[in-house]
Amino acid sequence: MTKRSSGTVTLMDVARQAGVSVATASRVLNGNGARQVRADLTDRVLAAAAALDYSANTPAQAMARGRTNVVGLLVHDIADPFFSSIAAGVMRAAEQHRGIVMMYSTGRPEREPDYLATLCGQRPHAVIVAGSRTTDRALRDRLGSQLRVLEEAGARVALISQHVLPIDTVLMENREGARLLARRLVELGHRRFAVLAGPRHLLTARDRLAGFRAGLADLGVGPSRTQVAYGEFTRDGGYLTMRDLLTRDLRAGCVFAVNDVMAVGAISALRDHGVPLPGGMAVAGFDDIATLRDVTPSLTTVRLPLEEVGAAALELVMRPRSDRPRLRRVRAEVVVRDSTPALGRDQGRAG
Amino acid sequence: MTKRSSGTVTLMDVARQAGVSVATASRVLNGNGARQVRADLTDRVLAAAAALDYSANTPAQAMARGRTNVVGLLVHDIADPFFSSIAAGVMRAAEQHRGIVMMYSTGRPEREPDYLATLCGQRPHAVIVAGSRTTDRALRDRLGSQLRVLEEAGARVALISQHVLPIDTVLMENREGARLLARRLVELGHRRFAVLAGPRHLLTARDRLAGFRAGLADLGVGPSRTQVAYGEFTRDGGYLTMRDLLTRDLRAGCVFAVNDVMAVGAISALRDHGVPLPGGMAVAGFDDIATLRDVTPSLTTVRLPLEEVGAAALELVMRPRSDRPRLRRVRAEVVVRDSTPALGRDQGRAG
DNA sequence: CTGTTAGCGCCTTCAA
DNA sequence: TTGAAGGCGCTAACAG
Repeated sequence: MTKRSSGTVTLMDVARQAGVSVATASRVLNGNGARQVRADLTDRVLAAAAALDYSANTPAQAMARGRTNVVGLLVHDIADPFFSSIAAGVMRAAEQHRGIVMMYSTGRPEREPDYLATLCGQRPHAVIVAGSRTTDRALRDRLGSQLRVLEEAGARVALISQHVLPIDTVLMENREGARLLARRLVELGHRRFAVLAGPRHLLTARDRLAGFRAGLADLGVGPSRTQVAYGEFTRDGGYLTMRDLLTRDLRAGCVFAVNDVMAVGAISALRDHGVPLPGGMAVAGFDDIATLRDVTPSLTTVRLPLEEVGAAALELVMRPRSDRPRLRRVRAEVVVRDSTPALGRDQGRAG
Repeated sequence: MTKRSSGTVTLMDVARQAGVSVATASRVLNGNGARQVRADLTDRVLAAAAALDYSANTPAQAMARGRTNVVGLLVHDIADPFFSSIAAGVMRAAEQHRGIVMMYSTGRPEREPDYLATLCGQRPHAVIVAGSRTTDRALRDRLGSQLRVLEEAGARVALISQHVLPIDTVLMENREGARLLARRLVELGHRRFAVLAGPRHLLTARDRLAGFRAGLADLGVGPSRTQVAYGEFTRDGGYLTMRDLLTRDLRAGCVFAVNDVMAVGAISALRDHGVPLPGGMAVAGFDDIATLRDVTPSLTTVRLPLEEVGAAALELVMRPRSDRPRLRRVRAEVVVRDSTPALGRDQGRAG
């Protein structure tokens, strides 16, 4: 146990202590399966490495090999359970591929290209962008060109959510899920709806709104009976939008919030306004956030398998690149719970 | 704009295009403020770098400098809002220091040393461990020695939660917070308690239990009147433990779950068992998870400023190392809400 | 099967 | 102020 008293243990130290060359030590410790090393030398190297607490310098490996095993992950906000679930999925899958995840919580979409530039310097094996897509074309173009730079530098790239760029994408069925939800709600007897639609520019929110409208139209519920109110994509956004609606001209018997946290905010607003739940107003959300499965009344929503989404994105970037963008759809599934009770015929409230 | 058609742009490419040496280019792009470069050369280098989409190869920089600006972060489970909030705080603070966060979601505490070994290879600037500490001494020792290896390799190290190793630590006031909570509950008129105590081996859970007992003792509520039931530290753990208690011999009028997600599970179990809330049973939690602020009845709990905790840990590792371990306490604050109504004198239920 | 050696891209003395 | 050159730790030819 001839530990160097300080500083870093290098491969050369291990080789010396084992009485072999650095090449042999390298082959034993980090070699690709192809090269064989005699058993006794292998043992000596392993023993030396253990005794010295050797750990390979990954920056050096990265330089020699030209690439790291880092997977960069951009999320909009890691404190948001939607994104932390996706991140968990990415990490779980990355582990099986011996990849490590470097995560950035970007906060604002307009900062994403900057983070990508930083990430580019890491020479990552791959990059996954799970931020929010918006209608801002200029921003989308900047994002696209930054992603192209990354691809040219040899990184694999994947997007999560909308397929708005010619890049591998994990597509969430926002539209289809909302459509199915709308139909279920109509089947339950609801006729007059209010949609807490989130921000106008957010594609995810828009898709869910559009899908919901389509579902209503499917069953002949005209758009004139549906109110739409925009607001933040957050709990407080749901609360405030709902409150505004309540103090103005709410004519609905069923509220669809385009995500669960907004729905929870809306429920609080309804309660604060004295509306009994679930009887006084039906409420539905989207995402099926695990942490929110115990709210009362239990929330009707559209389940998105978020961990699977993250894992799917990682599998995408681990597969060899293909000539044209691949799409991986993940199914959305309606989950009816207590917050949207069935109505007898023609009980649709008129507010 | 003489872009190379493929491969990676290096500093040499930039230097050539700008008509300067690599040294000059380096000084312009990544130089330490000391070195001055003539204005016109500076401009040419900058222009070339922009034209070529140059981004410094950080592994190479790391090798030349001997260290990266990576901050490694170990959390127990990133999908858990407790840890994702901490992670958000770390990242927010890291950004201000131009550090980047490499995160690992470890799952099981016994895997933490392995992750640390991997991290060690990254030659990180610092490492923050926010996993769960347990009573397992062997494991703690392994963790400690792995952290020492990291320190010897030049990394700064900090722990979040208990101060069980001679290392910089952000200390959460688990014990004190639970103690204050117990006193408040007694002041509200509660006398008979059940504690959903989480796993026996988890220090955080133990501290909260111990603090709670101490608080009761402070006000003369003897331990004989307090039931303790152990279980998982999760929502389902709370549900199952509560259910067991209900079907066996619950003698309490107030349940303290040692974290919020368990409390939410307990609330569901109570509801499923037909206990009216908040009247039929008081429930309190710990953490004040933001996502759970809208459960009904709104949950009495102990607020821990989790993002601040993360940020504090990062500040700790960014400060120059000191000769002896530093402690940074974060305050816990009791938040009384609807789930623990005040009782008139002697209304304590006997179950 | 093992050892020798030339880079990987960058930073940083050291000279000029 | 600028340029030339060594070296960071490792991998991957290439010899032996």
